[in-house]
Amino acid sequence: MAPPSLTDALRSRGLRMTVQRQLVMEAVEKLGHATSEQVHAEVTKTATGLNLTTVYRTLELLEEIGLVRHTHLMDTATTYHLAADQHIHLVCRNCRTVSEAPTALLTDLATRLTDERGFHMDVGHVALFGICGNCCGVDAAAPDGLRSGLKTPEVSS
Amino acid sequence: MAPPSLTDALRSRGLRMTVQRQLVMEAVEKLGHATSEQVHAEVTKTATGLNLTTVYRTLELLEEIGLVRHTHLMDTATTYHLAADQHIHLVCRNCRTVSEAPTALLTDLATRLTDERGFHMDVGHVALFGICGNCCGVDAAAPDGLRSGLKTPEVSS
DNA sequence: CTGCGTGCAAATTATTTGCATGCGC
DNA sequence: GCGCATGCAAATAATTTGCACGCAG
Repeated sequence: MAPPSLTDALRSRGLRMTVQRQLVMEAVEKLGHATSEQVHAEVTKTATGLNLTTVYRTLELLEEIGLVRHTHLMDTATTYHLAADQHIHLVCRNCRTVSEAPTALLTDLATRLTDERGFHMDVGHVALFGICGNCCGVDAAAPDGLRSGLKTPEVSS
Repeated sequence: MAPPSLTDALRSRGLRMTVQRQLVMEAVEKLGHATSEQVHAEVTKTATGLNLTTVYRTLELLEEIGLVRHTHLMDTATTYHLAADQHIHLVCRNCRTVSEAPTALLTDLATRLTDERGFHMDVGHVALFGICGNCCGVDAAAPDGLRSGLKTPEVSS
């Protein structure tokens, strides 16, 4: 383990390589996308004593040096994932499942936004909410806390 | 003032029409998009004594009955806007400005997600992050707290 | 009159910060 | 050895909850 890339990225910025940073990085790689607490829990499974504060600080640092990115998937909690693993997040409001889709889907949209509005969207930081295939047909009624839900805008055209 | 729609929506659900609910609704209409605290501040300008807790509860309720919606525009704060006023939010990471774009831009994307993945995206709940036209050419260097953000691979110094 | 809605304060959750110690380089 | 990184606890920020009273219906 300990891919040189991490040590490298740290060293090139005058930062130190530590066990904690490696563990956090590995947890993010393993989990795909996770909150600070989930990363902490994952690391704590094997190693003891890693402080939650350190996880917060490390994730922030890893984001600064461009190794991870974050989005707001759940209403309450910042979720981190590998920057190298770019994808759109599709969050189901019903079952809370997070699936991924290629950023290629956003190419047209990104182009139009740039052309029409001068806005350069960050395709690596996108979370789309909705209802996944599983929940859509199967069960329209929310099983739990879900109340409002969709408007289902008339797809007339 | 006091559009019957609000009273209506409340009454039809056995809920009561109150001054506070009207004030919160008006603030959301006026502000376009705002956090609970901003709504509270806005209302407090003219009326005194509206409790922040009530704002939270009212916004939640207004969302339940489908009059407002929320997105996570800033990293720390839920932002509410009129459900009737559907639009995409374009959030500039540099100047923090939030601009709006028609949801029509998402039509193709929504269709593809439905066709290819069975995911029914909620076009009324989209926030895209990036750099706005103003900041893009004008000023690449973040003025304040902004650190990582975009690619900007170089920065050798 | 009846109980929903509100205000207030305290509780939770998510995250940040200050300070002293320890470990990477 | 020097100073960044960590751990710990306390501080903030954002939001929620319990309870008693007042006002809408």
